[in-house]
Amino acid sequence: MATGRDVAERAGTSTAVVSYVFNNGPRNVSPATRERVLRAAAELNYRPNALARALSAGKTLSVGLIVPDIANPYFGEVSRALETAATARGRLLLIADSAGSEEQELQQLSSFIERRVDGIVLVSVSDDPQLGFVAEAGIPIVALHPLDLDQPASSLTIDYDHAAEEATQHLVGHGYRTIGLLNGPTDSAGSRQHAAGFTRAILRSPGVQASERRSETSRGDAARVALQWLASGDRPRAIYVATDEQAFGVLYAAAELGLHVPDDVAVVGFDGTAHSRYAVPSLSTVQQPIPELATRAIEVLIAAEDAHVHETLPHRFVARRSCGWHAEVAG
Amino acid sequence: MATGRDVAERAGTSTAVVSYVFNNGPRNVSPATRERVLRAAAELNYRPNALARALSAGKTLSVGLIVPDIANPYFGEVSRALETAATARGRLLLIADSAGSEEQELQQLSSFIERRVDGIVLVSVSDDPQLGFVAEAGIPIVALHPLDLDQPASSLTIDYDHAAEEATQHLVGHGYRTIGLLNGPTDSAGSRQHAAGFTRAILRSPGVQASERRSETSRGDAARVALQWLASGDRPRAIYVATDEQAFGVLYAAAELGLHVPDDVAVVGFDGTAHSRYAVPSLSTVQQPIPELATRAIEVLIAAEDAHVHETLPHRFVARRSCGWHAEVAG
DNA sequence: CTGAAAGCGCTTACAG
DNA sequence: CTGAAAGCGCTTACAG
Repeated sequence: MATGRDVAERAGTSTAVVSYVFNNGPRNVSPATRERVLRAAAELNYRPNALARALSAGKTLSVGLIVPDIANPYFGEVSRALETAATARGRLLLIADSAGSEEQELQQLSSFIERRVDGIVLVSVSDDPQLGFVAEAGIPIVALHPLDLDQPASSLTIDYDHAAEEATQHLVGHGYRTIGLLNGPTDSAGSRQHAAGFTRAILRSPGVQASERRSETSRGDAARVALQWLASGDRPRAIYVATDEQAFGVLYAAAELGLHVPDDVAVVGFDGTAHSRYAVPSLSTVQQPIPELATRAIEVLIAAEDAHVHETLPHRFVARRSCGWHAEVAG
Repeated sequence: MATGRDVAERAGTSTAVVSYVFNNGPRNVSPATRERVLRAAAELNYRPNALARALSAGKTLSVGLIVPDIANPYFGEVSRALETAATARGRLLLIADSAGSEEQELQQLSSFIERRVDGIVLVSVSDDPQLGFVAEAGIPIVALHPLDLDQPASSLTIDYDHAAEEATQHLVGHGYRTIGLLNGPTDSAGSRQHAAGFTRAILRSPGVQASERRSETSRGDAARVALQWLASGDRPRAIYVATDEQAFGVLYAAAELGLHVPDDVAVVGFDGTAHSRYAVPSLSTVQQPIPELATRAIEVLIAAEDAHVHETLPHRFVARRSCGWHAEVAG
C-alpha cells in the first residue's frame, strides 16, 4: 500500500505537508499544494495507516466494549447504542464477547490495554472483577452495572433495587397472591438488588407468598427451570424475571405447558429490549435507558476525570399484556 | 505506561531481548536473562504496545466484521461464532455495526483498511457493494451472502434457492393451499433466491395459490405488515418468511389478531437462530450452519489465496410447532 | 507556507 | 546468547 512518503514524492512535497492535509492541521497548506497532495493521494489510493498515526500521535480514538454475550439482544442493543454514541464523538467502537468467561474477559481487557484504547465500557461476567491492572495502565473504565465503590472504575446503572420493587408491586396490585422471582444465576450485586427490591414489595403485602428460582441468563435455561416450576404444585400466579432474555424462556415454557399468559401465569421481564414488545404475548418489563446509558458512558470515558463517577439513570416500568393489562400503556 | 526500553533498562539488557522474551523468538534467550526480563516487566506492569508491534511487524492479527444490525440475534450469533473462530486462530475480531446504512458500511470498510486488518467478514446492506477499494488495499473479504462472481471478494453462503424451495415444499406437504412469502425489503440477490425457490415449489403444486409481501428485516416492521396481511380477506394459510427476525413479527401479529399458529396460520422462518426454538410457538426454520460459516470464513481470510472462493455450505430444515408438526424433529 | 528531522514503541536482520 | 541500529508510517515541534 502507498505510504505518505509515496504521496509526498508524487506531489513534490514533504510527508509533513501530506500529514497537514489529511489532518486539516496543525499547519496551514496553500490551496495549490493541498490540491497536488489530494490528487497524488487519490491516484495512489492512499490510506493513512491508523496504527502509525496512533503510535505517533499517542491516541487511538477508540473505545472498547466487552459484553458477556453479544447474541443476547439486550447486549446487542447496548452495543448498537454505544456504536452510535462513539461514532458521534469521533471514536471507533471495538466490541468483544467474553462468552460468559471470566478468563476471556481478562484477556480481552489485556488486549484492549495493548491496543491502547482510550477507554473501556464493561459489562462484566464477574460480580467483583479485577480491574486494578487496567486502572494502572491509565485506561478509564465504566461498568454498566452496579460496582463496588472501592473499584477503580466508574459505573452507570439504573436503580435495580427500586425497579424490582416497583415491578413486583405492580404484580401485587393486580391481586396476585403468589409471586415468584426468577433471578440470575449467581449471587451478584445485580441479583442481590433484584432480590432486595422484590422482597421489600412482598413483605409490604400481607398474605402474598413469595418463592424464588435461579437460571442462567438464557432463554434455554430459563425455559428449563420454568418448565419444572410451572408444572409443579407450587406454581406461582405471577413471576418477576430478572432479564427479558429469561422472561422469553418463561413465556415459552408456559405455552409448552398449555398455560395462558397472563390468565394462568403473569410475567414481568427486565431490560426493555426492543424484542419485549413483540413477544407472545407482549412482555411487561422494566425499560433500561439504553441510549442514555450509551451516550453518558462515552462522555464519561472521554472526559476521563480523575474521580470516578457512579450515576443512577432513570428507568421506566412498561406494562404490556404479559402482566395482565390488556392494552399497552402509552409510550 | 512502561515501554520495552524501561523493561530493558531495569533488566540490564536490550530492547531486542525484551522482544525475544515476549514473542518467544525469533532468537533464544538464556533462562537467567529471561527471568530478569519477566521480573522487570511484572514490576513495571509492562504491556507491549500492540500498535507499535503491528506497525513494526507488518501484521495486526485482527479480522474485521461488519453486520447491518448487531441487535439482530442472527448477526449476534454470527458475531459470537466468528469471535470464537478468530480467537482459535490467534486473531482478534473487531465488530462494527453499519446500522443498515450503505454510507456507514463504506466508512467502516475504510476504517478497517486504515487499521490494516488482515481480512474482513462482510454482511453487506447492499446487493452490490463497492469493494474495489478494499481489494486494491490488498485486504481479502469474505461475504456471508450471495455475491456477484465478478466481485473482488469471496463468499460463503447456503443455497438460499433450494432452502426456500424445500421449506415451501414442506408447507405444501402439510396440505396448505394458500401460501404466502414474506420477503426482505429490497431486490437483492438473497431475496431473489428466496423468491425463486418459493416460486418453483408453488409452480410444481397444482391448485396452490401464492402471494407475496415485503417488510424490513425487523420484528416491528414484519409485525406491521403481517397485521394487515393476516387481517385481510386473502390471508394465506401458511407463510414462508425470509428471516427468523421477520417470522417473530408474524407470530406476534397472529397472536394479536387472536389467530392460532399453526392451526389458523402456519409459519416457517429462516436462519435458525437459537431463539427460534423458544418462540411461541417454537419456530420451524431453515438452519444456517453458523459455526461452520464462521470457521470457514476465518480460514479463507487467513489463507488469503489469490483466487476468490465461492462456497455453498449445507443447511438443514428444522420442523417445529409453527409449521404444523406437534413434535420437534430430532436434533 | 514548507521541509528536515526526531520520535512514537516495537521487530528483526546483522554482527559479534 | 546478546546488542546496536535500522526501519515500520505516521505526527509535530523547530527552523526557515
